[in-house]
Amino acid sequence: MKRNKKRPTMGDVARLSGVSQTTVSFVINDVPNTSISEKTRAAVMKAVKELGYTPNAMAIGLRTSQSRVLGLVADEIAITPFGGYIIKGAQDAAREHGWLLMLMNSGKDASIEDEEISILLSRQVDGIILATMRHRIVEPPQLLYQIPSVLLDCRDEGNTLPFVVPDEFLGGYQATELLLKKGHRCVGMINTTEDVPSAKLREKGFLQALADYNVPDADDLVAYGDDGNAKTGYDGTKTLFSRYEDMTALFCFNDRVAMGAYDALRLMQKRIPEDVAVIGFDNYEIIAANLYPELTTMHLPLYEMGKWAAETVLQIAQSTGETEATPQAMIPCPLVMRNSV
Amino acid sequence: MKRNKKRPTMGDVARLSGVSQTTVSFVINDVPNTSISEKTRAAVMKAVKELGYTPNAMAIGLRTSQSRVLGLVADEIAITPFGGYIIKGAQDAAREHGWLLMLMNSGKDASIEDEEISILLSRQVDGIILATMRHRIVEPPQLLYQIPSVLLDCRDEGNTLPFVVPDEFLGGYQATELLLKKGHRCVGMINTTEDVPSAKLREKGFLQALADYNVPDADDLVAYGDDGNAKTGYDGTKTLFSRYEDMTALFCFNDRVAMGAYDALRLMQKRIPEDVAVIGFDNYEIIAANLYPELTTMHLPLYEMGKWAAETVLQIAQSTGETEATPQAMIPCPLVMRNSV
DNA sequence: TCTTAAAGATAATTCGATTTAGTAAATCGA
DNA sequence: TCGATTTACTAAATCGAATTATCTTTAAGA
Repeated sequence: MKRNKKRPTMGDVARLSGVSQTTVSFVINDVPNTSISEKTRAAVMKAVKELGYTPNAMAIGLRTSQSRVLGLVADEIAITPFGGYIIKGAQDAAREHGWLLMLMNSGKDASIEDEEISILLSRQVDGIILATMRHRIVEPPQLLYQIPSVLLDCRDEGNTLPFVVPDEFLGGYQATELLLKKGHRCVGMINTTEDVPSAKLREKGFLQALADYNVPDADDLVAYGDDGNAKTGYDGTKTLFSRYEDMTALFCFNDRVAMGAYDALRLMQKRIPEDVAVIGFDNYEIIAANLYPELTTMHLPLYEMGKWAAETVLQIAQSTGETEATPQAMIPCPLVMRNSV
Repeated sequence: MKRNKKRPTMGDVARLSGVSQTTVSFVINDVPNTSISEKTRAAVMKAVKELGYTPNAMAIGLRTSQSRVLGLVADEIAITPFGGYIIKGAQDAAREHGWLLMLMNSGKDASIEDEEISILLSRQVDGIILATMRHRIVEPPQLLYQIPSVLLDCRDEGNTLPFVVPDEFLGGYQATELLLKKGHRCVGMINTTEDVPSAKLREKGFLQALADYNVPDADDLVAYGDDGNAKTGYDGTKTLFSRYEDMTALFCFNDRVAMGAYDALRLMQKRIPEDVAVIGFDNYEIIAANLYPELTTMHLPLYEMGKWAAETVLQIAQSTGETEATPQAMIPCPLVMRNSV
């Protein structure tokens, strides 16, 4: 392990190029309203290159009191399959503007969350994104109000903080609409009974679509399980077909549920999509692309939400103005066509 | 958006408690070899609480030239399902020691990687973890040698840098051994032809186990596809059964391959596990736990690797000693028993 | 030729901590 | 009682940059 010998400072550059430290700073930062001759400028740049000088972010941060770091506080997001897309989205946006991302995983313990936010605060992060996995209503820690912040995949009761969530209703609507447009008239939905906005809203979208297309509204077109796993899909499919044996299309709460539906349909000797069309939600590639036939589904725009969140915090952080409206966004869930419809 | 009014500094605390700034520092950091009376100590703490003082990490960083931040540079890790576990592991370890994690996603562009590392360097990170998804041999950027660093899920040709990888060979061996111990004698493997250590080593483990258990070594017990997806599993299963129609157990390169194998077996009217046992690799819960029957598989210890990596960088960073041996680890892949064997 | 402005560069201060080198008062040993 | 310790605390330097206030020099204008 080579120990790192002290990195060169601005002073070193100044010495080598025979100018003052101030001048070096002016050159490096292209400070407006200063005039530096081409010759000095070149000399400084040469010295910079020669020494391999890079600025010390700590010193800059101390002086300017901004860190160019964004904090991302997440409940279990990171370990959720594809939750990483949120991180990636936020990070890409941050990077584009010259910012970095600092990560914190709180689990779901509120006191840890508070602690983590205050750690980030003491690190002088310029903004915070609070992300949850599974769309829900949260009571945001007070600390968040001290600093530009955005909620991701969740919102607070009064919408006092900017937030970004997927448009679950529209997604549910469009998924159903696709089935209806393909001519299906007896379409069922398999949902979870968990109390989460995604379940409620996707179902609402489903029902609305049925209504708009004049499908005789039968409440028992929805079957429920108590979570969003394969078993729910398996059981739900059986339930629905016991109610309507001529059902020809299924809208599944998510891709895992669809996975269970596949199993049940196969057992019932129904072919997908010839006998029964199936559409999922979330676009968990690892499932959707590996099922046979590949699953048509609605894409959960995690990357896009991450990106929006980061961009928005940065915007707030950089705006000098005080009281702009709190931005909020619902990102649509685009259809991903594969072979199950 | 409330703008954050300046946060209190150590000086403010000193003023309020009527002592010098030095004393405040001593109290807060519990500096050894200093004597502070209980009274002053209490007064300082009171002022700290009253003002809600938290130290400015930038200032500390500048003064001590350590940031208490670890950098994690990953290729596509974050957006890989469960890649998040690596992040979580590293972060948990870092947190335990009072460190934070800074994230960078390079994609696989080497020049970006270099750039990101130097960004991290200029941020004075105390160590860097370079992580790849999919175990492979890398040529680590020179910059890494300037600072404590660890490779994760990859290694360099000469093993000059510390690294941590899963023990693929052992995993392959143990998976196969399980099948053999259950009495299976005609067991096949479905592998990918991609040139990655995981494929090579898992197969090696498979063959070694067969040899150790005196199963007549038939090279054509392995079927290949050109990637690690379901289709490979589907085709591979058909191939293997066309060679040996009495095959009773399958070791799949990974869980996605197993997913395809399930489909093929179902089509061939074989029951799992009664007629054919199936074991996967990776333990992608979202697949493994949602297949029917649930898939028995080898767990890819991502979390553990992340943790080991972070702990090791920190250890290196904190050791004053120069030339310790470069640590390296192969983490075993524990068996996760479900219902497919 | 003298004044003035612009160009080119710099000295000194600052950000908020840590840390070294002290000082003053209290305590101790003989 | 006097010098030596110990206790309790502080002043000032420092880390590496940004930034403000100044200072020269040179060129232009009258």
